[in-house]
Amino acid sequence: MPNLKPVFSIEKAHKAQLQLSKFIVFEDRLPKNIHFVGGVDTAYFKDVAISASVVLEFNNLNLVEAQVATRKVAFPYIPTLLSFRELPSTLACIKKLKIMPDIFLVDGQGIAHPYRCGFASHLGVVLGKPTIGVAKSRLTGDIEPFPNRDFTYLKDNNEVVGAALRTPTGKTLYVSVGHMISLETAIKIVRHCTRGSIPEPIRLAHKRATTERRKISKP
DNA sequence: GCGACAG
DNA sequence: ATCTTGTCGC
Repeated sequence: MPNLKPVFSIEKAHKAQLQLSKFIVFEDRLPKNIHFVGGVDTAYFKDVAISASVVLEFNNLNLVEAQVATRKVAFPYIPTLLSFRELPSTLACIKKLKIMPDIFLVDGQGIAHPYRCGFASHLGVVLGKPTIGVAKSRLTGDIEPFPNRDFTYLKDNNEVVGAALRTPTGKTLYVSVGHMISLETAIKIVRHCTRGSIPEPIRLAHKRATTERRKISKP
């Protein structure tokens, strides 16, 4: 058998992200009244990615549906290339949903990425659905001390790429545009969905993925 | 070359 | 992300 050359290089992947970033919509393209909010998260067991997608009613944040999907990971974790690792299993569990939410909250960056195409944006463009990036730590950009608000802009070389939002608990969340939404609306939605240290959609997706993980690890 | 670096 | 028990705090 001839040697199969790697189907990618970090450089090519970055160029692909640069191309993908051109399709990102920074304006609100979601229903005036949001009915359902979605959340996705991924857990791991060895070389298997276990993703979970959940749907909550926007008004009361009650869980109405949850799905899971697993895939062998074909990509290592490389900062800036997270989407290539989590996209397969994430897309799979989203396709199982009977109720398609109006928007998805994704754990990871949106455009707050070196090539303006983090996991949340990549997922949004592929789905053609609104997404918001909600990360627990920063990838790129800097913030200045919090002013008299609960958030401060995240800037990458003077360009606003997102915001650092302080939750009621005191935790800092990095919010950025994923796709089909404005930063202003994204901040409002994340605020609305956050009761503890993390938005409910992501917290529940994380919980569901973790539950599924132990089923696989401890039969 | 050095440091930073989502999950 | 994951490896891990009890423990300090709101």
